[in-house]
Amino acid sequence: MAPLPRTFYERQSLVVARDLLGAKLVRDELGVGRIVGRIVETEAYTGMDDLASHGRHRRTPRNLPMWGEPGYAYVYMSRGIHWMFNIVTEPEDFPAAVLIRALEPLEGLDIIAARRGGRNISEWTSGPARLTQALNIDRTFNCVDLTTTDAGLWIEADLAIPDAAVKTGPRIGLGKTPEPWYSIPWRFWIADNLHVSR
DNA sequence: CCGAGGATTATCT
DNA sequence: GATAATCCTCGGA
Repeated sequence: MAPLPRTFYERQSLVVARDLLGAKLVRDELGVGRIVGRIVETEAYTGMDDLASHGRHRRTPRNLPMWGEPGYAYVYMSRGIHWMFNIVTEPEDFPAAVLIRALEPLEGLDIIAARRGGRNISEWTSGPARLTQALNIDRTFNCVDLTTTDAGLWIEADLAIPDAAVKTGPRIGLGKTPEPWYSIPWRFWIADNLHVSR
């Protein structure tokens, strides 16, 4: 299966976030193996008006990938300890991205188990920082092209999730973000999936 | 079961 | 200098 093409990501963040549900995130790690997870939870961040998004600022060294071409990775550190994995969306010069919040482990379960040691399987990849630990994604993936397999990280279409199985709600962890951005339902997840974050 | 607080550093005002 | 698109542990019930 080929990686999803750039045209997939060059649409509104809200549409991309919803359509990524059910797709596979594939990590081909040299010397380690192949780790695959189904995307079960996402969040959309879009435009300078979105006061919860890093794109609310002008171009800065950190958010620069969000202003670039769609289909590239935007990886940044949160709280000094956690890596967050996003995919840049919408046309160039418009700051937007989709945060991948949770995966359902499909392949490489032994590798994930070793990295997420001792916990219940539902805690392996059910959170944005948990899945970057499981897949060993860090800042070296910032700005890599996800529409090729070159970087060892890409996304493939797989399950189509019907509207009836898609749930929406406010985004998580926004702190003091003002309304309406604090409560706007730009978080998407697959209903009743065990691997969605709390 | 639930809520509080600490870890730890890049980033922006 | 304050804050952050989080996770984990611990204490109390």
